Amino acid sequence: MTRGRSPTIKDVAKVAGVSSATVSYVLNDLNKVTPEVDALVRRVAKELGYSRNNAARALKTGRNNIIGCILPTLTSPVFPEIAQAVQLRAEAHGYATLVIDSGNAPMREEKVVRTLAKHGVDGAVALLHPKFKLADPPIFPIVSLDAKFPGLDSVHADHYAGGRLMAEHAMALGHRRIGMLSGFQDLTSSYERRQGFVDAAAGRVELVWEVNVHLVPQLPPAAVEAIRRREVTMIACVNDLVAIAALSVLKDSGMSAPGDVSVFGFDDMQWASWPLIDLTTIRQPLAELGSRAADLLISRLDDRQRPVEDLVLPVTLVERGSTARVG
Amino acid sequence: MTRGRSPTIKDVAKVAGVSSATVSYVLNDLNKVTPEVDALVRRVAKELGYSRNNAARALKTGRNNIIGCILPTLTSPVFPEIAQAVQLRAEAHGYATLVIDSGNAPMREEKVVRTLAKHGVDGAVALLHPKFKLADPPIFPIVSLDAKFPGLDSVHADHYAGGRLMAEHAMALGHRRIGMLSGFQDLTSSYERRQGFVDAAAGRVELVWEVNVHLVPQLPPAAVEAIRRREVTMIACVNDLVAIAALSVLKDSGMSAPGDVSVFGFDDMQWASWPLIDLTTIRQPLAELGSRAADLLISRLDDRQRPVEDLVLPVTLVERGSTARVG
DNA sequence: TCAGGTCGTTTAATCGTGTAAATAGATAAG
DNA sequence: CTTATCTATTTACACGATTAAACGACCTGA
Repeated sequence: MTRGRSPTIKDVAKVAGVSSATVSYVLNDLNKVTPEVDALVRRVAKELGYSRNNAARALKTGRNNIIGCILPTLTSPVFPEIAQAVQLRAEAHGYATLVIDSGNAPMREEKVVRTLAKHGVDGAVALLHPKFKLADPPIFPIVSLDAKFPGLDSVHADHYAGGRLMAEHAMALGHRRIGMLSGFQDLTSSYERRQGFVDAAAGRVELVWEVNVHLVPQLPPAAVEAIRRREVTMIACVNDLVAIAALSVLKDSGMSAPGDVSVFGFDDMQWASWPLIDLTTIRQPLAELGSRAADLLISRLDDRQRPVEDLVLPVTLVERGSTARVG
Repeated sequence: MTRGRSPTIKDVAKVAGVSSATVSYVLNDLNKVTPEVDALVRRVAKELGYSRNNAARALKTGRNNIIGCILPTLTSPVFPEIAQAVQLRAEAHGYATLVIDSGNAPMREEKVVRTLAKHGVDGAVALLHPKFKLADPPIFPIVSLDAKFPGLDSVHADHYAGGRLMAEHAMALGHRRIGMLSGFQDLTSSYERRQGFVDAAAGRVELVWEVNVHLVPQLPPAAVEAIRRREVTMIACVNDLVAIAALSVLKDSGMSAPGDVSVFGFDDMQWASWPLIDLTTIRQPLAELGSRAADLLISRLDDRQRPVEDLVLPVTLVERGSTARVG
């Protein structure tokens, strides 16, 4: 057992009786060496338990084989699902993933990017606020999650189509009077979801009330009051978290879904399927979102000149117990 | 604007008219230089937008300023809360955090450790299965989360006391016939929770039935049947996720909590407080768990000889709507 | 005045890889 | 047999930082 530090490329070279360059060539799969030498070097490397020093490699090549994954928060059910997928795919490509939350603040996003840069990530997958100003020149390539972003590769669900799906399903169930808990419209995905809904519903359903809410499971007083007025047969929510908040308010007010009012979510996060919640929703393929973003980022790292790509993934309706045919 | 690569320590040195060593001394806060030179160097560094190349530093010093955070999964409400705290604290110490999930399998845990080693983490915070075999000699320092682990620093809640609290509260509410959804006993925390409960309840409540379950929100048939037999006034669960599964079964079976039976969780994960769930539970300080673990790890990185430390954090009872005085 | 001590700064070696360029050895061509 | 052409391998330097050791300037006390 080699006491002290772990073996270096030179140790391997010495034991194998070749030069360190040869070892490097072998271990990087540039096939520049005889099969015998190749086999020998690999055997010795394995025997010594050699493992490449990433810092040295990074120093020499300028690539760290680490990517970042910037999300607004981890304490929400949707984002970890994405993070997990990013990580898994990155690992398959030999990259580690630095998951980091931006705390939802656009100012912090810029700080987070700098932090990641300091730690030498090669690029990042990020869910960015549209107001985010990307540095010029960009510090590292970024793939935008959840929304298009000018100048960046992006991967996102078809929010607009999702909004339409919602409206169509609502109408199919006979709902004509609908209340809406929409997200603040500066967030692209919130905007598109609403727009899809409104376009599809135009002239055929009445939007009785609408309240903009933050994407957290607590509702502002205005929303609570609106729900309690009992003027609508369905509440369409910008996402599942908000839908759950709506369900909570219903329960507190002695009402229930879908008996008194139907509730419609968006995302299909894991918990939406729990019997206690049992939420009808629009499913976006969270895991695929993450893995495709990772793919896109890595392909970008390999070719900086490739034209910007925008990947739109389809959404589907998931019908559960929180919605019902009207009256 | 310096076209091309980003400025190095030498660029700063040249512009400031000093040697690169001086710049290094300044930027590392070893106070070896005159105040004037110090100020000058800092100014120049800022002007050039200099940022230290972490790879080079890591190569020279053998420290990467990255720690790992190994958790069974991110798609569970408890773990991201811990991860977030670890990350925050690590960042305060100048470390980045590589969050990585081990997928709950002890075999994968060892692979994950190797992966982290490859990416050069200096140490890790990890929630390990007791069967995990740590390499000898250890590749890097690890702080064990959630349970003591022989030879490692550890931080965990006082599961045993939590179990006792549960039992005492149950008895205070008059419950005498209790069913238990306990975790598999090879997991230390599951074992201790159960043991605390059993010890405190000994002779005073009847454990009518008990089923070992995995820590996920789906129950095995045996558990479902047990619940449906309606033989108990309270179901004590190994954690909140399982408690929610129990609530689901109740709902599916036309029963409800606390009307037909009280349900008791453990963890106080974020969602336990949602009105829809409203779970009485034992709270473990998740965020503190994470930040203390990060502290412990970093102190270990600074002093490898320090004796192993075992930090036990107190738990508290959180009474909500899923439990009631027995009819 | 000079030996010795302090202090601030520089010189130079080093960390472990990657890789362009040099080299040696073998083969082929003329 | 000489020369050119490959090919497998090695030599040697660079990447950007840290840091021990060398250095020079200044001060101090005898």
